[in-house]
Formats: sequence, structure tokens, C-alpha cells
Amino acid sequence: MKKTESDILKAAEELFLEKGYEATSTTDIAKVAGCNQALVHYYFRTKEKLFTKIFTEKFKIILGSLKLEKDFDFRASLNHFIDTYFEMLTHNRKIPFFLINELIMREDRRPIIRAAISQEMSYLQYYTEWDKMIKDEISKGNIRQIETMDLTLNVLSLIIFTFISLPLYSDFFEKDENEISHYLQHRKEEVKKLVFQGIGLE
Amino acid sequence: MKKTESDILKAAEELFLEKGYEATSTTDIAKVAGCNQALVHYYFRTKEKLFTKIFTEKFKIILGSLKLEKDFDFRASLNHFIDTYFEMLTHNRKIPFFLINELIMREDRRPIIRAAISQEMSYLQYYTEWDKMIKDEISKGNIRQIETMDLTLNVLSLIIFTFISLPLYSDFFEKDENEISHYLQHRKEEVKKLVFQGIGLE
DNA sequence: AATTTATTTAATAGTTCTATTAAAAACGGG
DNA sequence: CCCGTTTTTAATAGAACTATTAAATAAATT
Repeated sequence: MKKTESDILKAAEELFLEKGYEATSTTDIAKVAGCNQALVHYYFRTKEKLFTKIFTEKFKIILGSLKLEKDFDFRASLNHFIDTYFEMLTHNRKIPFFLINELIMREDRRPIIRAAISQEMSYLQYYTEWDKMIKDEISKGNIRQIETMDLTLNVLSLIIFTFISLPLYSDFFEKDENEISHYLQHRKEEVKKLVFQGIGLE
Repeated sequence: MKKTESDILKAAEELFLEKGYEATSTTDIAKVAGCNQALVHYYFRTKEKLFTKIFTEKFKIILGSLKLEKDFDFRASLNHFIDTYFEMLTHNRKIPFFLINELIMREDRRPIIRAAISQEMSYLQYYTEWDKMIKDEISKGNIRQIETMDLTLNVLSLIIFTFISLPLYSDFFEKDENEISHYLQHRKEEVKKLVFQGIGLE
């Protein structure tokens, strides 16, 4: 891939994640990439195609981290999931809001993620195992009665909201990068405590 | 207020909450309001002023629901808060995403909410009481050690994320209005369970 | 070196959007 | 009913944005 092309991709990524699809123009992208505006169209034809490329790429990063570690017991699995999910999002802080934003605003983009999910059928597999694990723990009396969907939503809510609200948190409380990474570590531990204790683990 | 003016406000509200500031044009607003495009500017001068009116109005709805019931013990307070917050958002489902979206995308709008908050100094008061209540419960051994900010974030995460993800949830799982309101009730109860048990209450 | 191919640029067609203006229509009080 | 005020409309200036085209430049190939 030519340097110009990757420069454009990089600029587009930066701007789409920062300002969203609507508020980003191909002229802006060219300016950040340091090239002529027509080049954006030369390499990617349309703004929409360029966007879709970045959108699916970012979605795959998220999807790729949604894995269940084999040979772990339930507690270790959940613990490991929270660790890896937090870790991944710490390095991709803007992705959660970016994806949710574009999926909510533009219904026509939802099929893109449906396609990406059904392409990787392994995720259905993961969910089935996850579900089995939870039902198993409940029947053993290790955790309280809870639906798999609820436990999943609880964990995702607590983690994803942390990153969605992060720009507002750091702005409002005027936190620097050092304080923010400390905050994220701290929140991760608190999320674990709440979830573990909240379902009766320990 | 003239009917035309309120029609425009209503149309603007619908569109801004649905599509966001950028994707909504004054022409769209006029079309939905059933009037000439120039009338939007006649009544509100600029798109930005019209937006700000709706934005602050919606923010005040949220802020207004953030109250602490006097004469309730800690458990009842928290329970009541979750009830009223869920209730309010059930009738204003699009507000959380709308506000977060516009606050994240456009930093220049953050002062608006700072102003609205500092205008109602009572909220500082609420937070202080809330903080005292929690510290008190901890010292009494009624709940585990937890920072007030963490407990607050836990509750807000669980509630707000429910509403932010709602359009995706209902689309993806093809839920009708009836199922959705049942889902919201169900989530509310689950949030209570997780939070209460997760801090050691009961 | 000559020729083909790929990349880059400037120019621009064609939309759309915000905001204003001047004129027309509707309204209200005397 | 007349006249001043308010409301509404059509027209449009002016800016910005996407996408294309044709020409210019650079790179690669023979």
C-alpha cells in the first residue's frame, strides 16, 4: 500500500473517530493526510466506502476481544474477560462510542455488523459455552440465579460506559493522562468487585 | 407562543434527538414542522440557538431527576433513586444518548451544562449528603468499602447504558414496544439486585 | 530513452445548507 | 374598513461539500 493511501486511512480514522461521519469532510481528511482532496476519492472512491472500511476494521477489533478462555473455571473466565476487555479498550478508547454512535444514528449500518458477526460463527459457540457455564454455576449454587443476558449486559454496561464517558470525565475533572490510566485501573477493579460480589461469587 | 413556533420546536426536538445536530438541517425541520424554511430562522435566528434551547431543556430534565429523597434511609434512597431514574428515562429514552453524543462531539457545548449545574447549587448539596450517607453506611458495616464516585458510576453505568443500547437491542432482537417495556422493568430489577448485593446490602 | 502506467493536481459541476431580504399575506385594534 | 404589525413566502447570496475530469507529473517497464 502506498504511503499516501495509508496516510489518508490514518487521517480518516482519526477524524471519523473524533468527529463522526457527518462532521468529517473529505477535504478535512485530505488536509490532515497532507494531500490533495481528489486523492481521497482516487483511492477510496467515496467517503462512505472509506468510512465502511474503518468502521468494519474497528468493529473487528472489538469482536476479536470477545473470546472465552478455554480451560478456565467460571470465575477465572469472567475475571480474564474483564481484564482483556478493559485492556483492549484502554488502547482503543474511542471505539465504543464511535461504533455505538454510528450504529444508532444510521440504521443502514447495522447490517454491516450483522454480517461481520455471522461471518465468524465461533461467537455463537462462545455464547453457548458461556451460557452453559453460568447455568452450571447456578445449579451448583456458586452464584445466584441470573440470566446469561443479564450478566452479560451488566458486565458490558459497566465496562463500555466507563469508556464512553471518559472524555467527559477527564474534561470535567481535569484529569491528565497519568490520572486517567490510574482511574481506568481503579474502575476495572471496582467493576470486578461489584460483579463478583453482585452475583454471589466469593 | 404561536402554534408555528411550537411546531418548529417539536420538529427540531424530534430530529435533533433522532439524527443529531450535524445530520439535521433547518430544511428538514421546516418540512417536519410543515412550514417554510425561513420561518425556522424567523423564530430562532440560527440553527445553533434552536439546538441550544432543546439541549438545555433536555439536560434539565435529567438534572431535575437527580434528587435525593429526604427522610429515607440509605437503602430506600438508593432504591428510590433507581426507580425514579429508570422511570424518567423510560419516558425520555433518547435523551441519554443525545446528550452524551453532543457533549462528546462538540467540546464547546460542555460549558452549557457546567452553567446549568452551577446555576442549581442544590446538586452540590445532594452530592455531599449522598457522600455522607455512604461513608456512614460503610463505618456502620452495612455496606462494603467503596468510594462514593464508584458507587455513583456503577449505578449510572448500569442505567444509562441500558437506554443508550436500547435501539440496538430492540433492533437486533426484533422486540416490539411491549417486550421493550417488559425488558426495561426486568433490567431495573436486575440492576437493583446487582448493586445491592454487589455492595453487600442484605 | 521511449512509452506505458500510476499518482497527483487544479478546476469545476452539481448539491445542499444556513441565513438574509424584500415582498406578500394574514391579523388586530381603532 | 383602514393601517400598522406580525407572520409567511419565494428568491437568493454565499459558503461548503462530494465526486468527477482532464491535464500534469512521477514512476515503472521495455
